Amino acid sequence: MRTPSHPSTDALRLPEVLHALSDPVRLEIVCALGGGSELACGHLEAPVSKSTLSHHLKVLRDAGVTRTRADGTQRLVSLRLEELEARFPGLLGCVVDGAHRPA
Amino acid sequence: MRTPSHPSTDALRLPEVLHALSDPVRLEIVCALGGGSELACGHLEAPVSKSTLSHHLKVLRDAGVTRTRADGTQRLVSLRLEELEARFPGLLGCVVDGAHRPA
DNA sequence: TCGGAAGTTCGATTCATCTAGAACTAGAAT
DNA sequence: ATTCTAGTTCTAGATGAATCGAACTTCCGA
Repeated sequence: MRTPSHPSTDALRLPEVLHALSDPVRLEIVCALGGGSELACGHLEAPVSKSTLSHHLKVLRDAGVTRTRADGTQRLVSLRLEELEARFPGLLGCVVDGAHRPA
Repeated sequence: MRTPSHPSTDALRLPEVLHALSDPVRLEIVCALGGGSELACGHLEAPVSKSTLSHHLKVLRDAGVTRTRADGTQRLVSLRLEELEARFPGLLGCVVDGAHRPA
């Protein structure tokens, strides 16, 4: 198990990023990572099975929203803050803010 | 044919809004409406059939992104700028900017 | 009143997505 | 080595989404 591949900043596509953020489970994950913290998959609270969580993390990674690196048996996940900010300025901040906002 | 119903500002949900924006055809529509202009369905250029376009406009409307009002045989579509700004500040601007940005 | 124009809705198809369980892989620890 | 832990991948089912053509509804104009 090695660190999986990630798309380059130039390869980030807005529809794909928005789609990745449009699922409630994934949005929750992104919020949990919001502060820039690096978390292991297992420390993410999500109401889904292990395999489904892995799937969602792959969607986020493939869209370029998160980065995953191997650390022993764990995978540490974090947001690609700088790249996203460079490519789509302000977007992630708005989304995280909007998710925290009450209905 | 009357003006269809629209969700209230409070009812707007972020995942639904992001999903509405995550389709290339719909993103193009939103960009075309970006300046605040009010356009008839038929004046929107989209590489899809009339019924598919109607479907996409319904998704945008149901998510609260656009407003549609009847005017004779036409439907005039526009963005719900103020409401979206109140509910998810900055979001629409970031998305439209990001869509216009080159890869 | 009879068409035509502008959209919507319906039905069907095809394709993607979410979901979970089972089997698998890799590293750590005993 | 064996076993445990942490995730991934495979397979499969159920659900949702995008697409189109055809039929329908409204309104406007000849």
